[in-house]
Amino acid sequence: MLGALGEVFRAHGYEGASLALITEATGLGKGSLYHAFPGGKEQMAEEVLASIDAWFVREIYEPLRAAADPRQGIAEMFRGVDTYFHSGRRVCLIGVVALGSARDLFAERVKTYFVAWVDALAAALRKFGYAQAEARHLAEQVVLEIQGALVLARAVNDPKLFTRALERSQERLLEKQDGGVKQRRRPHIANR
Amino acid sequence: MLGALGEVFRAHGYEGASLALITEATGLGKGSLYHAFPGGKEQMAEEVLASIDAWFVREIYEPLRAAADPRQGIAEMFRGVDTYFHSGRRVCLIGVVALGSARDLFAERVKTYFVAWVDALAAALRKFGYAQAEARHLAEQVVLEIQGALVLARAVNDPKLFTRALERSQERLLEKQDGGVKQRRRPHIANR
DNA sequence: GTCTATAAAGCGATAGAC
DNA sequence: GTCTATCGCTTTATAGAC
Repeated sequence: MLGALGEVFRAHGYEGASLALITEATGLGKGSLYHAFPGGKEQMAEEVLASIDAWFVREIYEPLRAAADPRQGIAEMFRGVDTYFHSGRRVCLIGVVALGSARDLFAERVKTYFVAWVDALAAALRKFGYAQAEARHLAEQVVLEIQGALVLARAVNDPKLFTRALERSQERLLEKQDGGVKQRRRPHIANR
Repeated sequence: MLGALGEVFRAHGYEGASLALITEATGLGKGSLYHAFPGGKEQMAEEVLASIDAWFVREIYEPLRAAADPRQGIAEMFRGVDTYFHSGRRVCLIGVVALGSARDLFAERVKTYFVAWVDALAAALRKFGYAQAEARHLAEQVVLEIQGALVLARAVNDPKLFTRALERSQERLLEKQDGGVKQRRRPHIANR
């Protein structure tokens, strides 16, 4: 249900997703929709964004933090991201909203989605051996690359560009075996 | 004129930019607008996109190709980009369109904008000393980073994130002095 | 809960006076 | 070239039958 709604917003943006398109995609009449979402379209989008946010927290951010081996946790993040975005054929609704004019309506949700992502990844990178400041910059960099790859892949209509970007991003992150020596903050005791 | 139009599309997206908003921003009534753009809103957006494309070709891509010193040309590209995007406070209209539902209408323009950018940057990087394949990948990577940085900076409402990303991107590109030795294809004879 | 009918407003676009 | 008035149509949202 929220899934079908999300696909409509993804395909047409917040303003472009008319109730006519929504009824068509969900198979529900306006009456049913307004029964489920008294707040109308804005509430629909809000709940869709919330469910996406929750999905990422549950499936990506928390495993990333909980992973005993940060290297493996990060690898799983990239796998999860590749799956979620259908290897570059699916766009990021949060990113779409962030760029659109509906951004102000959902500013808080959009912000926390990205902040939580950067935080979780930075935590994993610290565990991997990077110093705090570098971990933050790298995490920011990776999230930004994913968003940019989605934009560019869609713009030139080449999903493989996304997959390639993910691979390069992951390689660059993990190329230091078990953390860079000079950036290392403290010995990491997991996986032993 | 096209500039004012562009800002409306940037702020509200293609579908969100109503003729009411456009008349307000341009100070022209609908009559005047349809006199100038018989094709209506679609033509307005098309001409705006074309003018942006032309601006980048003239101010960014061509100087990048023409620069005798590729290092300097690339540095000027980053400066131009930072200026154009108001140091992260201004969004990329082509990227906005690429993600939105109007993408199909302007698919050709959107694609050539990015392809031309990657091509021009890859040419400069080859001149700088990178091998062809690596130059292409790096160019793609840089353009993608710029788009991603715009998305993320806007999402978390922190323009400095954009500036930081540009700096890191440029540093990584130019860290090999006068081109990486092993990637070098042939001696470069410019600047002598 | 789901539907149809309908309201009120906004949309892109056109016509025609000036 | 710029304006106002207006046309159809679509929009979000509501009302009320079932």
